[in-house]
Amino acid sequence: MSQTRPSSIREIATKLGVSTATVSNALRGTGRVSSALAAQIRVEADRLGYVPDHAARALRTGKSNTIGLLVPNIGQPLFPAFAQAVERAAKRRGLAVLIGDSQGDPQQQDFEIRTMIARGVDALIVIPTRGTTIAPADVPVPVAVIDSAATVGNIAASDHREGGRLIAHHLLEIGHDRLLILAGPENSLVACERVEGMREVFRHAGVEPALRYSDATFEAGSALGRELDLRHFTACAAAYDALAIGFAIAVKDRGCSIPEDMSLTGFDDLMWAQIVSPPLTTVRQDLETVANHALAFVAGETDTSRIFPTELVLRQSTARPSAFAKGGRHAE
Amino acid sequence: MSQTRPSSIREIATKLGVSTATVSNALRGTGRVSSALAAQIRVEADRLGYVPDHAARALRTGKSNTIGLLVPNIGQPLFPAFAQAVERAAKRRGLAVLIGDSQGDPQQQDFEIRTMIARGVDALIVIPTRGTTIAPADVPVPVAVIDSAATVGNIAASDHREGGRLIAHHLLEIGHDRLLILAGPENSLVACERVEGMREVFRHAGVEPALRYSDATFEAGSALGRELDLRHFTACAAAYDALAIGFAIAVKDRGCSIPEDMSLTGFDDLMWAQIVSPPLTTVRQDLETVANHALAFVAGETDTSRIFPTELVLRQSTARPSAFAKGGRHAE
DNA sequence: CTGTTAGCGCGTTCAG
DNA sequence: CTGAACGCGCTAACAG
Repeated sequence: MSQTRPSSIREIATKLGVSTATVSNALRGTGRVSSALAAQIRVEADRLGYVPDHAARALRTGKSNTIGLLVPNIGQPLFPAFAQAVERAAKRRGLAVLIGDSQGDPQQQDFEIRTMIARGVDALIVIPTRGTTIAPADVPVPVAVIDSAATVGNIAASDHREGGRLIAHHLLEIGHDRLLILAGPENSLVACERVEGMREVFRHAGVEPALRYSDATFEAGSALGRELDLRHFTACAAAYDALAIGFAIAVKDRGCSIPEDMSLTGFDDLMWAQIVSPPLTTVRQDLETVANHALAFVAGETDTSRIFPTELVLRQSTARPSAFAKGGRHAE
Repeated sequence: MSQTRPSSIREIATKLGVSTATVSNALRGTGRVSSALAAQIRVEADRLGYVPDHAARALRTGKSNTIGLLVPNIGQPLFPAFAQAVERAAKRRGLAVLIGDSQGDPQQQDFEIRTMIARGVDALIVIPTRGTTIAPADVPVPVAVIDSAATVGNIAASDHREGGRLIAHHLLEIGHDRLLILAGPENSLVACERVEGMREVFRHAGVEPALRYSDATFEAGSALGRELDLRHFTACAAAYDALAIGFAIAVKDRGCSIPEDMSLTGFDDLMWAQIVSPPLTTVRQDLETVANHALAFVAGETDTSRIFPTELVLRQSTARPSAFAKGGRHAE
């Protein structure tokens, strides 16, 4: 389909009657090459459309300028956003990103890690799946784990616990005291942090919320919204937007309207959160900053683990409990 | 961070007192190696945790077993789904996927293509951005363009036009005759195909729908939903789910309820389509099949361009027009 | 200072 | 089954 095959450093060298070493040095600004000659070389390289062979360079230097990013499930809307943030941060450093999807399966995760290592990635950024732990010692390249402050080996994460506190404070502040927490998967440290943050604050206020565990999916939220007895609660705090959104749709079908009959909060500020009706009060992570720190770590620019602040996003899914709702007799 | 550095083919060779060529042959099943020796070699390789150096292999063979996937904007929910489909298809063939995001910018797209070539991808799959054209001749590797039947050089695509027809037939069938089409970007061939499919059918039925162009975003749909005079229409067909969803939220705020006052359709069957209220009647693409054909093409398994069928997904956003709505006097 | 020589890295491949 | 060249860019050691 094309003619543009070769064009190597040797071609430039012979064409200009110099050595390949000089060409290599000129093109990369290393060693000593007179600027006049260097300029000539660059011009010739351009003219020939020379592009260094990546494999050859990688072979010699042992660096592929590629990092692997492992996400638990690219189908869940938070992770494409993460991937984008990582790609932007990587591009700034001249790195390419190989994306792998563990599809929620720890074995698949191991497989992906091995594959990526075999492909010569210089570093890995891993968002672990289902509470697994990656021992960076098992892996011959730097690994940045992005999960939660509670995750062993975590390098960068949002402050999920603080996010939970923000939600809880907000709900208390507007007068809620009978609470349901959709806690997400029991084995997820991220979910656990979020929930613990909420509970801390509630407990401190003498409120003991009810807890329900489930998957972090829309469907699980929807199922809970259909099954639970809503009369006991004035507000529901979900550990994930998807959960909250599924819940919202389901309870709406039962005649429970948000926020009049019940306030509802999510977590993550997915694009959906502003789209659903009513728009969801939630917590936003600063993915860009988290991604950037993870990259700085694997690039060796820092060796500290960092937790980044989150932000409460107030929308229309939360309101003061109505006297009616407080009476515990809303539509059922 | 680790000890597991080397372990090369040579190490195995000396350890077993054979040549590297033999090891290479044994490990890949090529050439003639006695099966006894081959077994021994495999055992030793295992024991040493040998993994072939990807760069060295790529250098020698000229194949990196990596393909590049270029999407217009990974932030738009259809493209992660696409990326997933491509990754699955690639994995079946033992290929890794390098993802690039042109961010809606043709220049960025060119840059990404060059970068990927320089990285030695064996092939490219490109979903073009904003009506651009990629001349495969410019690129020294096979390129599969995924866009629409109307795109020059298109290799795999859904039958967007037929999808448009399905929508239009459905709307006619349930009795709509005053139609608004949210046509998406004027320069998108995909959008154009979808809209033309609809218009064909409407025209044939003597119906001339109104057309509005805009971005393919939620926000654009929302803006249109706020501005347009709804009284003229009994149904609205959007060329993208995002557009439809934005529109739905906006018109709901104006007291227009779907589908009672106005039917609404989308296109793509994003995950959102079933989440919004009411769930959206839309058209589903078979991404898996499209991705698979694109991979088969770049793998040289086929040299034909193919267009794949789409499927109408009926949900609750469409209904027969009410007499009231037909009278053109619904809430405004 | 400027430039060259030569060998390396590692799996593959082909004539022996 | 072996020996040795090969692909291509990098980089010490060396020479002008």
